[in-house]
Amino acid sequence: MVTPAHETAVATTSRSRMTGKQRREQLLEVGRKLFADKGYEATTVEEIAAKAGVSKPVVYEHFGGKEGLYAVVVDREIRSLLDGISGALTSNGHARMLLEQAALALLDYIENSTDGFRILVRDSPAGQSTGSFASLLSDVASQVEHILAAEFKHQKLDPKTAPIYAQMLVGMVALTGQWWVDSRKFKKADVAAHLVNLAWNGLAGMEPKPILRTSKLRTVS
Amino acid sequence: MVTPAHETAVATTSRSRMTGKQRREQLLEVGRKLFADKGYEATTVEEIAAKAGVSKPVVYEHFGGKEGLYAVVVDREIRSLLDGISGALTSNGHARMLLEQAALALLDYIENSTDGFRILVRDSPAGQSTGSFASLLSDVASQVEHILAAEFKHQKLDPKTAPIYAQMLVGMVALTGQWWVDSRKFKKADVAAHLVNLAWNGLAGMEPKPILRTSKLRTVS
DNA sequence: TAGCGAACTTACGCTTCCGTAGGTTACGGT
DNA sequence: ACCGTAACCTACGGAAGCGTAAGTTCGCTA
Repeated sequence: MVTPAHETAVATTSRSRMTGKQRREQLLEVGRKLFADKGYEATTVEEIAAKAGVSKPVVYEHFGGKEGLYAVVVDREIRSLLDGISGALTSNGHARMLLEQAALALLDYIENSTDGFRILVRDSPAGQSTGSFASLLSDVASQVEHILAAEFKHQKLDPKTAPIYAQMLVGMVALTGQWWVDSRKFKKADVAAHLVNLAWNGLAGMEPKPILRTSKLRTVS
Repeated sequence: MVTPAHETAVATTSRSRMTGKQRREQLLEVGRKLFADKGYEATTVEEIAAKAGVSKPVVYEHFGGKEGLYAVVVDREIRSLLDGISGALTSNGHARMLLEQAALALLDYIENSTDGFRILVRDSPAGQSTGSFASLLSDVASQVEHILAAEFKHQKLDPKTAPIYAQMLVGMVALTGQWWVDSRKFKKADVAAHLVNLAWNGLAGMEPKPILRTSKLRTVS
């Protein structure tokens, strides 16, 4: 399903014995898929094992339990997504470009790792308020906040309000992404262009046909 | 355990027998609180019963089980929130006013029914993709979409892009609300004003000190 | 070709929690 | 003062699922 890379050969099919590392990766893939489809609680260890063609103790051998596996899956996803977005936000250029880049980074991630995104959006095991995605968003928001604060000073706006606007921007982008996961009726570049259009010009000053300023030099990670 | 209060008269405290309706309402309150704090799965029927000062079968008597109770709780919350927002969106006035009203409606709801909001934001029992909140948002988005489509025609913008912008606006408002639940460092009216400011003027044309146009005639339900 | 370690299995204990069967207590009507 | 009914209880059956103990097979290396 994911990773059409390598030939099919690996993972999903392979009967009989694997090396430890292979099995580990395979379990991570299987687990990610299941967690994405059914959520953490509803996914059973046995199910993961079965789908990987092994028996339960193998999972315990590698990850110590369900939470262990989940933790690794989530960690990888967060890293991957955060890398993309932070990369976009810390590059040089006009704020508008950064926004554009960051939006594209999210949409890229969603496109390439839909399952991962679904997991992040769902809830975490212990129901801790640090719900992975929420904390990731506030992390991103914090970066955006600094950028905005600097920008605001140039424009005679109150830098103390930066956190609010940061949240709004992040929320706008994030929930648009979440919506785009399901209804893929629009092209990625168009979504990003409209995103920037609204954020930059507002409803009062929208451009009729917004386009991206960036050449597509994505393809990170 | 909970509520050493007596004076509140209704529900939460009362020892000994209640009438069916009272107990039902009390169980709904207790359940809502627990679901909000711990999520659906992590909340046990026995816990609900205990906190209400009764034993398990009482819950089954009234709601048929955990899902039944949860369904009623969620249904009430959705109704309540949707009423507020739809009311705001279907009133007459400039689009900008509608946005302002709708944002305020959400923030009001969050303020008055924080627990309910937390429940809606969390996941649902069966993990169905119709995750209550998601479907509520797409419901709201659809209303916004119509308003925008009409507006776009007046401004020579493509009405076909209305769904995207609807989603963005909804996402912006919703996630800002979600953030505001936790960090209440800003006043409700300010958040709403900034929300409108960004949505309407965009980052390029922001007003330094945005204020609300609406007299506060909220206080619904 | 013996042996040794990594990969993997079967089988089970144990906890948690849902849901129900069947009995008990209080309160209002007559 | 009786009795019926609505409110409530104790106590259990049973399923689901996590995690582990102890044993087995495969494949590589000497």
